[in-house]
Amino acid sequence: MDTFSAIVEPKRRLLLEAMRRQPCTVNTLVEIAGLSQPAVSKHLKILKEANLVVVRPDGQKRWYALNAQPLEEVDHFLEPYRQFLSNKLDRLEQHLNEMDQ
Amino acid sequence: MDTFSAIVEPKRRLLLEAMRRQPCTVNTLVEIAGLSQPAVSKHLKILKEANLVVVRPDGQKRWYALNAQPLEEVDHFLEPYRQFLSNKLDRLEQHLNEMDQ
DNA sequence: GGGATATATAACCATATAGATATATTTCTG
DNA sequence: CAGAAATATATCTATATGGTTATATATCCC
Repeated sequence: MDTFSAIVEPKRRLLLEAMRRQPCTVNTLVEIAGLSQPAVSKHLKILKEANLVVVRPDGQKRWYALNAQPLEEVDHFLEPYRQFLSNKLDRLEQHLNEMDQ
Repeated sequence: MDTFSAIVEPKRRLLLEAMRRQPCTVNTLVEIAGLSQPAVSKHLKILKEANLVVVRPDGQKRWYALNAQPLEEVDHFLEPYRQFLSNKLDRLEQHLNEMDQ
């Protein structure tokens, strides 16, 4: 599963958002997502295959934690489009580009 | 069609990449994508619904041009994850955040 | 050991998606 | 006006996706 496919699903983005704050167990994420436990486990499997989460077993619990590194791929995709955007980061980068010249 | 769904499809990212350089006609994009013409028209329809392209009719031709603005949504999604990344932009932003304090 | 708890997997279903081919529509050109 | 060219739409098909319920597996606790 590639990064783009992994983050296109709104519930998975929600799960990532939750784990951004702190590692979570499956049951916690079930409550947050409002889905059945198997559905959440399925999403987590996809996130794990995309390397967006890492798991630490702890007895019968599993702590799922964010690994944001693959999101760099998305960031790199956006890169060449930033010149068409007008947000803060874009202006920052433009400034940097000007400095580079 | 939301922005994420629009850009998850690799062929659509390829089409966006082509239009990033210059507006293109459908036939040109057919050659670039290596798909049937109806398939490309379908992708373009999706990109148009996502507001990622704009069309300018020109006789029997249609010039499709990039509109990168909706990509800001993706950029905003990435925003809170940047602190977990380690690329150039991230360091830039951290620098900015430090300045803000 | 045995029941409760936490999670994963299997099986199934409905819907969405991406592609193809066939055809319609519009515009150009001789 | 007639045929060619450019694009859009209709229809169909195969596969992927996201959800469910049922069940398996592993661990905790009395």
